[in-house]
Amino acid sequence: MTRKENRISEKTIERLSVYRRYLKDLNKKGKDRVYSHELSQIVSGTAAQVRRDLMEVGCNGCSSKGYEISLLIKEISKVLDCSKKENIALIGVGNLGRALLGYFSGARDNYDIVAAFDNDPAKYNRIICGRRCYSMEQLPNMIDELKISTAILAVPAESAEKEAQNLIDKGIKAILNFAPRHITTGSGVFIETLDMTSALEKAIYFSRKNT
Amino acid sequence: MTRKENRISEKTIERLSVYRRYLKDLNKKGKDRVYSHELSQIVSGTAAQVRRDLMEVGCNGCSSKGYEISLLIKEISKVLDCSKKENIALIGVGNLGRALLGYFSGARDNYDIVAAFDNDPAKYNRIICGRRCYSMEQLPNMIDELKISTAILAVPAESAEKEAQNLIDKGIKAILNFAPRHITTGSGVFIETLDMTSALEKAIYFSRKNT
DNA sequence: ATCACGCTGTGCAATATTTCACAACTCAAG
DNA sequence: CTTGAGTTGTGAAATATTGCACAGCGTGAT
Repeated sequence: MTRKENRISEKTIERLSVYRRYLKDLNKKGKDRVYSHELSQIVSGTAAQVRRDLMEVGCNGCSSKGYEISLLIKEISKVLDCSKKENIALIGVGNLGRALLGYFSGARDNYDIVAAFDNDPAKYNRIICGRRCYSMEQLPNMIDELKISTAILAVPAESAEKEAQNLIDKGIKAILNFAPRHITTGSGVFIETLDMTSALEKAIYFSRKNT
Repeated sequence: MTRKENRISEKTIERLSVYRRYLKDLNKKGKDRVYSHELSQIVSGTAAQVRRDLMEVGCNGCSSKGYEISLLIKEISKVLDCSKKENIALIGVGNLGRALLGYFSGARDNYDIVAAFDNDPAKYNRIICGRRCYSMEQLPNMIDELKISTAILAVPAESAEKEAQNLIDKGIKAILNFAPRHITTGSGVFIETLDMTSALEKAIYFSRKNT
């Protein structure tokens, strides 16, 4: 009964994603092994922290030779990725939404924004960065059809809560929210808010405080 | 000697920014007092945490009537804002850079993106969302002239480190980095990376794990 | 005036996260 | 084979962050 009640922390998940991206780079450059202290630099952490993170995915380092990169990528992916490619929906095709379509256009192995949605009829059926824009009414159908469980929310602050609630009602399980409004939900839906405004204000604050 | 060695934590600073934005909204709606438990909802925290945060800015609540909104805004601003308007530089005028110019275009009281920079000569002197785009060579001059100490970095991953180092060399004190690469620096420069890729991968992960 | 209610301020406990530090291991060289 | 340098895995300490719980206070009702 080795029930893995190994709830990996949010911070660790974030770092795993960062490690993997870096490991893929290293792989391309022909490197095949890596030490924990090398990885620690790219997340501004300690080597011990990296080793701890990597233990969560199955602890496959080797003393004195470090970690095998391709194996690490495989193990991290086993944790982060679904077995099949994940379909993502983008809600809100304004400036930011379009930029996000471009940003996430690269060759992603295990997820892809497959459809965009907006309230503006002028945008319906337009194709932006290779993805078609649909009306919000079509959202439920598309969710079912494409088995979408994750959405990116890039709508104005005023409509963020409403749209988020709509997504939740339609069965979305996680939301990456770019609207400057923190979404509250009672349900078990995971909501990550990337608050660019507070991030910038924080940077401004520390630009004065640091040294 | 009441030296305020009161280093406010990063998390608290972020929340203060969120509180303030919400308080300004409330103010516009004509509300003039607020309770800690109301504020706690917008950051998914507890009322106690809010009160603690507010204590950091000068503890001006009042039993049973809550906090006076306009006073709170003033006190939070005293902490977050510089005395004069902060000038921000945007580095990288691609899709994302342009979207950010739009995003930060609203009426911001205490900071503003005043100039954009790019390596692409086709963009020089073009005006985007009201800001002129300059060549990277002009960066040092503009930093001096406009007293810029904070920059937003929206360049491709490949050039992120190089440009970041350039910014640091030129005297920038804080960087809000959107490139999917964690910037390491020995200096006291504050770097906040908004890693949209790892945020999305985290969301995808928890879309499967939650409930 | 008195009382009950609801909120703030905060010591303290609980939790989460990071770092330290060291035994165990691998490899290469002598 | 033995030694030494360098790395991993991890218990335990250290630190950071959050939540609990309650004393104290202002307010409005009686």
